[in-house]
Amino acid sequence: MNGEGARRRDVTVADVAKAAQVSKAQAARALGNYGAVSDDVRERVLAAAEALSYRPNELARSMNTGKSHTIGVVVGDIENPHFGLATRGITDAAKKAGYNVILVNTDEDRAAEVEAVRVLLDKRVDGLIVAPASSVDTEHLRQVHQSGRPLVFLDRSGGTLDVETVAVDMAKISLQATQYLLGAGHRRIAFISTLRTDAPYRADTVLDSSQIADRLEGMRQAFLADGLPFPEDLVRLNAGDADSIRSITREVLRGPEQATAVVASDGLIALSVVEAIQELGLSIPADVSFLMYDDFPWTRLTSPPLTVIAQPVYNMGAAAAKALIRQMEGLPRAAPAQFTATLVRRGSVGTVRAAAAAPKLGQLAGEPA
Amino acid sequence: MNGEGARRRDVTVADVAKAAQVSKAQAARALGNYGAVSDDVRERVLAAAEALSYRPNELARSMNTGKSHTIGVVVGDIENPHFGLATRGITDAAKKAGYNVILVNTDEDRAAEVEAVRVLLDKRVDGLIVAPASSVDTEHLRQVHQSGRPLVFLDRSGGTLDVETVAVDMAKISLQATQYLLGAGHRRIAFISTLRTDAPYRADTVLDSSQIADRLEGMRQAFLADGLPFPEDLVRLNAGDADSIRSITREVLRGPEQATAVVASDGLIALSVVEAIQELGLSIPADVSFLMYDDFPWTRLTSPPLTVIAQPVYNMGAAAAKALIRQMEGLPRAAPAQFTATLVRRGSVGTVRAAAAAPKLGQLAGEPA
DNA sequence: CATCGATGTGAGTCCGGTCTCAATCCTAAG
DNA sequence: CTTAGGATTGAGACCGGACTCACATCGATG
Repeated sequence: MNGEGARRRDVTVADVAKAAQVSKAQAARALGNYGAVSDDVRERVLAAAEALSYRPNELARSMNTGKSHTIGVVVGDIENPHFGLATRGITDAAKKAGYNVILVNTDEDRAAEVEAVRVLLDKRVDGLIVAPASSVDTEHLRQVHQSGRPLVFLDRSGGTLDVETVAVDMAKISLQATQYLLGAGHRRIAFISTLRTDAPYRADTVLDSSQIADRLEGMRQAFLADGLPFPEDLVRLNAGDADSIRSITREVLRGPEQATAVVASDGLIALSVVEAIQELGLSIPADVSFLMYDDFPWTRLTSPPLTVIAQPVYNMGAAAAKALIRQMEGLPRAAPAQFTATLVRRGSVGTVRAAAAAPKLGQLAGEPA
Repeated sequence: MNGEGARRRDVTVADVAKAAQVSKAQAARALGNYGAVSDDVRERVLAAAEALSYRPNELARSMNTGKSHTIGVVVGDIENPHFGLATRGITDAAKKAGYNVILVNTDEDRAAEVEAVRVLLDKRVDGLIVAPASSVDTEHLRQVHQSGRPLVFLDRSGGTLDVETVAVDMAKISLQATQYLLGAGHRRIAFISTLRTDAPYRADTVLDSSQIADRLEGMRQAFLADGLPFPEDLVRLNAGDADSIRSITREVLRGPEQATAVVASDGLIALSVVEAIQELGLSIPADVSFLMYDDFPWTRLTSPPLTVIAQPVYNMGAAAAKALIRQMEGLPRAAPAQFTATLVRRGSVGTVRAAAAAPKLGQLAGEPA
């Protein structure tokens, strides 16, 4: 066939037009499928395009349509299965509607998020889905919103911003989960999260993350409803890497006032917490009860299988994309689908009585029966 | 301040130029940081840009520079932690070099991959990283390569295509792992993969995936080296969803000729295999030995912890991105860094029960009994 | 047979930048 | 006091499509 000397620049409408012996305008119309084109011309143009293996330059097309058919997704860390699943939901819904996804990780760093948003805006994405690193410091997102670019929040709210948000009712599920633990006799319940704060947690601490704040609020309410004091000292934020998480776990499980149950804020933390518990020679749930957020397949494989709070992550990602696309197409905001998390009771939560029977670390259960 | 009537179109160089009282060309030079510009002009332009909060339109910029500073990544499924990690490596390296990533999932479907590549090319990505669904049917990738667009393969080779590939030496690690199993007395070793094939596996089957083909080749060599027959009947491909994997697992573990060890081709399969083993009431490694590809954090949490083949997935992703960027910048191909997988011996591989009586094979499995 | 609305069609502008080219300034050398 | 040569500068082309507008064409209507 032809020699494929191919290094040269791409084939353009002009080339196709010339080959089909029509004007550039007509070729563009036939190719772009708009305007009026006679069958004869359309045929010739399409044939010529085929022959030259013409491919439209989406960049050029985007330039004057103003639509890039691309949405930007800003998440904390795609390596985290939670975001992996959510992203899958997003990309699936996006693809179905003819959109592509540019993905950016922020490592939950606000500066990185600001930069990410700016770059995506410069690339003229049609809309943004953001899992905000902070629900408090959201000036950059406010600007996006005000500029009129469609924006949807995932997982966490944007504080006072009136932006469509796809997330589960964390306070509610946290309340339920805590009631479950309280019902099993637990009073000393630890909560471990990587959320960064300036100072140790206190009741009046304003948290950056609406998600964590809501969870703590749910816990607090559960204790309050039962007229019990909320063990603030067992709320441990700033858990960083695996080592840090392990040492925090050891801390809350030691001493006369130790925790009888531990709640891990996400799957990554859960891994280190469980490891630390095993290292201490404690057994779940006999010595310590364990509960974690997010239901990953592997939580069924441990012995005992872990009790978790399952969130419809994939569906939430898909919903976020759909909501965004609706906005981009100028449709009215649909009624916000409220996603609900569910408590999946497997084997990692036991009654406190069982723990009292285990004399492992001295006063393991300093609980007056 | 100013009324922010803001719905209107974006601020352009022309606007900035007017505000700074210079020509569009000069404003562009000052903003784009190229050509010669006097200090005076630069200052005024920059000030004006700041005042108008000008942001360059990357689309327009890409149009005539020909570079979009975007790379396309085509993977099977971002939901799979393997790709999640690899993608993180890619995005990190890309970001460091000033590139963004457009992500597309293919579900290992060739048609989807063809479409993905075409869309990405239309969007004028500067380069592509692809984990090819098939190592055989690669015409679409050959075209990309021939058109001169930088291309790098991840995980799997592209068959006969001379494209830079970042992957571990699967045949080698598979050989080692198999030797390890053989050393523990296993002769009936099952291999389960989701790879789709037209017919059941036979020795001369041509597999779509170089990765799986290499693993099987490694196994075969290990058996051959010991003068043992390779149990082809235990090679089970086409494992689809979780149910299918479980039933396949049951099959290979039943009957007089059942397997004494099972190798899971990836983390997703591993989950279902282990579940099936547990459901059968068999224990690992006493009744069945288990080995899986990819080392995920949770593999340490099961009882016993799982013996795995660890791959430097993150680094491979980063390396793929770096190699691609090198190509895009016209630099010569660097010496291909060969990544090596390692066998992490934890507790899921034990000696074959029948052979367990033989003292000399007693300690082969390592510390966990 | 003249008229009108519905196509078809080509020339040319525009999107928002980059980049070429010729003209203009300046400054130091001759 | 000229003048050569580098630094600045502005006009305008250009990237590759989409889209406006004026100008045919054509069958149907009256």
